[in-house]
Amino acid sequence: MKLATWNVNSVRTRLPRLLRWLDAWQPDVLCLQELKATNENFPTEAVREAGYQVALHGQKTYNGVAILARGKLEDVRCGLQDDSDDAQARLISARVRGVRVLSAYVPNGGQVGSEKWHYKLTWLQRLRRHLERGFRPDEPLALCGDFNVAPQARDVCDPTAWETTVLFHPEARAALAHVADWGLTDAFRLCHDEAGLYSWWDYRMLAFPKNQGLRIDHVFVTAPLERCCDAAVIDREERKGKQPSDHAPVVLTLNDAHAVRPA
DNA sequence: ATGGTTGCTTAGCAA
Repeated sequence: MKLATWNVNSVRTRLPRLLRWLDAWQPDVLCLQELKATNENFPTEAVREAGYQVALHGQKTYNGVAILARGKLEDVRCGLQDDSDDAQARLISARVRGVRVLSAYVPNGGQVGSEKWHYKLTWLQRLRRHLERGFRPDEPLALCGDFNVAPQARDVCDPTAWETTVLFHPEARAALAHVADWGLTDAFRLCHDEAGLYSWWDYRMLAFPKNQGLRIDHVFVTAPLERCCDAAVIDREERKGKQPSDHAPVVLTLNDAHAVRPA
């Protein structure tokens, strides 16, 4: 099974690229973030014609997440499903081919110390609670998305400069690590050790041609899936050309060993 | 300490 995640930064602007990318990569599942579209505005017909079912949690102007799949999306759940009255559409999950898939758009956090920063840290804490209440670390589960946090120094072009910002601040890294401590592994790091592999580059300052990026888009997997990770790649070609998203897709290839039950 | 760019919505916000 080929499982991918991509912050498209407006699904309507990116639709031609999205359709080309689906055709070229043929993923079984694609998690999308930053739709910047309501469910009504989402190009559902075009995506269906490309052969994908859609689970949607849209919002006007900002945020919005989705899961596209070749095959049935079951038990769809929207939001963090806790007590807080949160209008921001940042999480959706569904079961696909026996795998629980979550598409998450973690808050950026604005400036360290700001109200948005505290919302980001709280949101990650709430995500951990959501995992604890809704799922089990021994089930096949993939938590995918734009986490707006680079886990380690090797995931950042200039760690010293970035550690004072929301994307690589020690507190943000600790909050993400606490989510992973529930029972998740960074699937990309099962396949690659080297530094300098990024998934996001600022639109400004020629960040992409200079490869001044960060690896903030991730696929986290539970133990049953960790055993069957065959490959992980960042499609940095997708960041090139006219009207790219500022994020590149991340693609994980899984064999179906998790589906094999002992006799 | 700003600025640089993109997208949504229409001058300002969010990233």
